[in-house]
Amino acid sequence: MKLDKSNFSEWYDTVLRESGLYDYGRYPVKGMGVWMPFGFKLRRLVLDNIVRRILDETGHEEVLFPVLIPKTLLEKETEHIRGFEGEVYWVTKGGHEELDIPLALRPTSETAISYMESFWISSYKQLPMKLYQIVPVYRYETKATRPLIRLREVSTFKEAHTAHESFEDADKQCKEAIEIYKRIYDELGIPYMINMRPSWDRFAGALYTVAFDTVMPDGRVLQIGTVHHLGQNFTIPFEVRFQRKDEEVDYAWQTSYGISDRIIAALIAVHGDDRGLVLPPKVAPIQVVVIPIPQKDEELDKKVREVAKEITEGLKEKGWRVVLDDRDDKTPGHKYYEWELKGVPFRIEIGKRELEGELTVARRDIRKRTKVKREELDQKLKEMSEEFFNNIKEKAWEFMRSRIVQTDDLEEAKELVEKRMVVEVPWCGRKECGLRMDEEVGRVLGMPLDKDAKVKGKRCITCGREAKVIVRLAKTY
RNA sequence: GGGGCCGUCGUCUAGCUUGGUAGGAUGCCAGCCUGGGGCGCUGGUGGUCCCGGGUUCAAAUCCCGGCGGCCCCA
Repeated sequence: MKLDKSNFSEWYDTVLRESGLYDYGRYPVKGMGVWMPFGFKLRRLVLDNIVRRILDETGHEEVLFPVLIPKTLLEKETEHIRGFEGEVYWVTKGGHEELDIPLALRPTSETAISYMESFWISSYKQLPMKLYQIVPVYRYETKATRPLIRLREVSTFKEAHTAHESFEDADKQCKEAIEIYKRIYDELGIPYMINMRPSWDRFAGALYTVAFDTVMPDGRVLQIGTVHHLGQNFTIPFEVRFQRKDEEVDYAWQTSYGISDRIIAALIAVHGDDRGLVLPPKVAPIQVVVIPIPQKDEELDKKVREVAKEITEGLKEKGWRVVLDDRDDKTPGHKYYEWELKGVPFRIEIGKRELEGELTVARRDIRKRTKVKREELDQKLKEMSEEFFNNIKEKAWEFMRSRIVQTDDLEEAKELVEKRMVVEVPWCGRKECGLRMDEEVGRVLGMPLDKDAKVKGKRCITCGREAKVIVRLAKTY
């Protein structure tokens, strides 16, 4: 099997399946795939070790809402339903009977949650209320679907929903959400831009939307997280009212923020190489593989296997996720390729040489071997895990930075977007010009929040008026 | 939303133009042989030729419809 990451589309599809992560394109429903055992483990480690841990640490509580939402609820907030109506799956029958009220497979849960919050919230003392759930959501995508990137069944949707006493509190919550997402993506070594989406590209029903975007190996931008200030847009129609300390009754202020399967898509895409996956040790389902090198001499061979087993058990006791590959119908070289495809960070080779001297540990990211004393193995692996992670993280950030460029010229901007670069250009801030850029140059990602976006003395690239801010443009998924 | 390409054992693919026995590689299984980067040999396994309909004595091949995948443009 040959892998070539420069042909990203093919690389991505092949790696997903061949590494045993996700089987896509064979299940007979468009836009729906199957998490295989190895992929499920990775997904669970990312969710449990990173996403859930950080949300729990920051005072969020996990809940679980039904997948079905009655039409009447979904339609309560008019702007919201307008944004989604074209892509909702409807359950209209139960057995042979037509349902009185059609039930939607949730495309997102703002309406369901607001409905219940109207019962739960009555006093400022209950606020803020910070809930989240990790559930599948359904969207009848009309564009081409792609595994983990554009699905009709988004199998993993982490959606947080918070309610607050005031606009300012909700605003502060959005800032917290941004910090949380920084932590999550930093822990995975996934680089990101933070962009304030333009008014015409907000979440349906939001006052503003902030997005996390990353750059995929082919230069296209992938949105990997969003944060919305919902104002009172849902609490008014759903009558989520509470009494303030000053005894006035007000509608609560909400935010919502989500991360989907794309977190895994990005993880795979930004770190992988021509041999397959490269997984950060923290989330790798298998962190270490031990491979005994068979020996002609029977006595020696037995000894090698014994030591391999001891090393494996020793690491297990120390808490490492480790596998002993003692299959004897495969040659060591064959095994190397297999485990490299699966992104196992460390490989310990144990043969004749290791019986006398030090152990051989191979690192997946740089594909180099080092010698490690047996008694120092646990400690060294810890150190190497850190170096490993820092290395792949830095490489990923370097790549993303190299794809972001600036220009003040419309034609040049077009060319750069055509070359799959993210282009930063001065903008007057008027919607008219923004839409024109959207149409003629590239998708408007919005105003950068990860750097100073104010500009002075520059002209808008479309109309020539004085520019107010920088906006980012790119090809997107 | 518009345009294009494609669908054949698990995977990659030949065959389709000109209708007539579905062939290879890889994988998988068994045995032998090997073993520090995909070893080799022998044998075996595996195909509703995406689905439905039509034309025909005969369809993987031609025609129509559908489903699914990929690419480009908006």
